[in-house]
Amino acid sequence: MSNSQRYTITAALPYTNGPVHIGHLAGVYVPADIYARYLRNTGNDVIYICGSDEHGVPITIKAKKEGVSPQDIVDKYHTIIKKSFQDFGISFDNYSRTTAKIHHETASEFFKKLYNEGKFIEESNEQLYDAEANQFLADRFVVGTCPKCGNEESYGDQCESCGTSHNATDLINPKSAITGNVPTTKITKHWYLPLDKYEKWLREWIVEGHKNDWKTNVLGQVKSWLDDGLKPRAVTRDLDWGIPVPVEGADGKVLYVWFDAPIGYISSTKEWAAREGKDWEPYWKDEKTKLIHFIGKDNIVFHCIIFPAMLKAEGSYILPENVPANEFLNLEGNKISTSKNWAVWLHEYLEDFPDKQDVLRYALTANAPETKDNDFTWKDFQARNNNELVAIFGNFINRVVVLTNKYYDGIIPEPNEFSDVDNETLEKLQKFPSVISSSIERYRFREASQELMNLARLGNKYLADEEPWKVIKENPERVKTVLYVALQIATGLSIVCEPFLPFTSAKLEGILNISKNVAWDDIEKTNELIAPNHKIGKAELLFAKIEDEEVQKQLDKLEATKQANEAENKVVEPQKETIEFDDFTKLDIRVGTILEAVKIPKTKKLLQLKVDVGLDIRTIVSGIAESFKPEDIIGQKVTVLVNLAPRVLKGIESQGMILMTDTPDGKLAFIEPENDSVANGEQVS
RNA sequence: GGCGUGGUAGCUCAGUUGGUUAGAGCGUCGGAUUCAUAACCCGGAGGUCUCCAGUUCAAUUCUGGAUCACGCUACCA
Repeated sequence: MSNSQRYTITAALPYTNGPVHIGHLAGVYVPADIYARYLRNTGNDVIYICGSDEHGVPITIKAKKEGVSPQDIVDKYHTIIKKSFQDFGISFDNYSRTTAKIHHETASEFFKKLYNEGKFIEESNEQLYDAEANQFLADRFVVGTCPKCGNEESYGDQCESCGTSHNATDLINPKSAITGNVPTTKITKHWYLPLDKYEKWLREWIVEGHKNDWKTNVLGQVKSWLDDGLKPRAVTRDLDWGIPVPVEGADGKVLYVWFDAPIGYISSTKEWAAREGKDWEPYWKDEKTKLIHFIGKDNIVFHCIIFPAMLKAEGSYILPENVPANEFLNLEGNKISTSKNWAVWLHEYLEDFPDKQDVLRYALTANAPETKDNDFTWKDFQARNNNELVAIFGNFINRVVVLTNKYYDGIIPEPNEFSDVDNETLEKLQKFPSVISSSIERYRFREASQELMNLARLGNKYLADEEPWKVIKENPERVKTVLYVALQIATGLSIVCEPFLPFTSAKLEGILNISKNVAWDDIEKTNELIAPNHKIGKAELLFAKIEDEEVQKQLDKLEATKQANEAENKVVEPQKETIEFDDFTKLDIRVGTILEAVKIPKTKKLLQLKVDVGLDIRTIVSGIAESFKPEDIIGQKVTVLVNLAPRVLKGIESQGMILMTDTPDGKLAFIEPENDSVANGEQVS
């Protein structure tokens, strides 16, 4: 690689509806940080850009729920997120936010340019509007009578009874699903990015052009989208939280959050450039600049299809060189979930494990979800620290420093003639930077982190083989050479570990009493990384062991979360309004037995059942396929509401409803008579 | 249902453009050693490479099917 290549590195903008957790770190921020630090160390012109993503519906919902303004929500999390990134050593050149003025301006300009150049499709249509909720009622927000079959509970976009799809305005007697009010109609206009026009180009650029250098999971996902066929995508929304659509007649409309968010990379770059007195444009418009997006797999479609199409439509921007998306990290066997509080939150980790940023960085890198979902366990975290960082890396450094201080008062000795082993060891040391570089440049960070550890292993083996503590008794001159060589390895480690373990690198430089005077690439060029007669500092442990109790504390914390979640799930729904006995007697509920059960094709949840309800044997469609296998429920006693109006589901008429309840693990359970001899057709009263 | 990605040692993962004994780290067992945070170093055990079928002289590697996990999408709540 030629020197001083320009790189623009972006990390997915964290969404400000919660703090950052280890899943975000392992998937995006740590690998991107390693990459950025590595490129800086090898003399490139790098900007590492990020910021908070603060628009979108979920923020407004959360704000409503907590009775505060959306701005309060995003301020709160932006502050937490920004600080925790900083404390964790994520080396962003700029961390901005999408509520920033510069971002609103940048996104507006971007939209206007595409608008003026006619890159959007403009579509106006009459939509239902709920004045009380102050909201347009699309799709599922409205129910009414189906114009085709007369079903009174058709949704706005489709009637479930007859299966036809229609517009919400076609419904007879529409009602708002939010307030129950009768909606008015209002004309609303939206702008669409015609993705279908970019389909061919995207296929050529990614599926063919990058089939050898992009990750298979990314290529596969992109291909899957393209094969499905792209459709025009609305880039505006009727909402009051976001960036106002900057054209005439767009009052009350904002840019779709996924339109504005990726532009945040650009506005964050502008913010950085203004502060640093630089020109932002080469970082986004110079063909020679390499643009790399680090993201999680959930963002592939936005970074590989929508954002590139936007950039292409705009015309003056470069396209990403690569989009190394990672898979997901699980926590102790379960999916990480912000809403369920099943996570290790970065800001809490930093409090619980002060000065142990590098331990988490290392544990997440060594077990990163690069090719498939992985599991983070505290036991693995502890093992990575105790067996690798402490026992191999820290221990090697400690041995070298202790010996140097003990024999030479901390002054690096002049070596004598090198033995074959010395030369081989020094040659191996020289090869490490390029091996690690190669892994990093292929986005294989876990492999790179293991190579780093192998360098420390090389040092330990060298000491074990040369036994300076023994040789000192017969041949003190030889020991000078041995420690000289060992110190070269220690110095090499301090340089090569920087992208992965920046805090450790700084600490080690302090111990060795050096400051970055050797560059990454110098290791393979020079024979001497640290010179004789230089005085090093006293021994100081780089890493501390993590005891079982500390890990147990974290496990207890998770267990508490689990129990809190279960308790929350037990929250009983409030009692419904009082009904009269007559109301109850209208319900005809009977005991029945399932005689047949078949999965309905092309559905995930539906089973077609034949149930003997005493009166007759009837067909019932029930959405229980995720909880039961058809063959397991034949003969099952059930309770059936038999006089429910028949309803056609997937073309099959369902003549009744099986009564079900939920189990704590989210499955369904039948309601059945405790006494097995109860006959089919017996009434429930 | 369609599509994508993955299923390799107890655990976490490499790898094989098809070819004699399939690798690493951790864990485990044994040895050596004391400069070092009982750490390091050496060695051993441990795998029908998810299953079935096909192509082939030869498959863990290619093809087809099944199955499980995760995701996208459709449908469904």
